[in-house]
Amino acid sequence: MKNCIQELRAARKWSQADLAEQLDVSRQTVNALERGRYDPSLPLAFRIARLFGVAIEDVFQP
Amino acid sequence: MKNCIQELRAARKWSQADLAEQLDVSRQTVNALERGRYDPSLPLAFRIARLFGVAIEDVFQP
DNA sequence: TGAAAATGTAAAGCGTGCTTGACATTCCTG
DNA sequence: CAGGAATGTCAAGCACGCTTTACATTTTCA
Repeated sequence: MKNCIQELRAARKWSQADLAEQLDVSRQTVNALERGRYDPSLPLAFRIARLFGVAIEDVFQP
Repeated sequence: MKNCIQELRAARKWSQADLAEQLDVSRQTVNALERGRYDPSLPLAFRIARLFGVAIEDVFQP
């Protein structure tokens, strides 16, 4: 499952640590998600989409 | 995280076993999801929404 | 250039998502 | 009413999501 978290984050000029704090996860989790090491849980996927103001389907692509 | 899997399934007159087969998960998983015992993985959430022809946000509510 | 910030990675540990197998209960319907 | 279908639930087991701690590498910029 691909995602464009890095692009959305970069567009806002946030560091991985900035994003992690807003999502209430660790910086390593943000890094792992951006690098495609694993998929987020559904609740985290909701928080991510909500933070960026887009639909889940706009952030993640199967 | 709430969901309306049961309503979507019932509207199609599918049994939990029917749905499980189409989603490629066990019947117990469908039952657990409908009863809110846990949330699905993101890939499974995508399969569920896609099967019902709706957005993930229409099936699951934080 | 050199120091600080940002990013990448690893290991160990905990909780959860999903499995199979089995069994109990409830619901249909012939 | 009887018997099968559908649903609910439990237990054991495996893989993954996320954590903390720690350290290496890359990037940025004064």
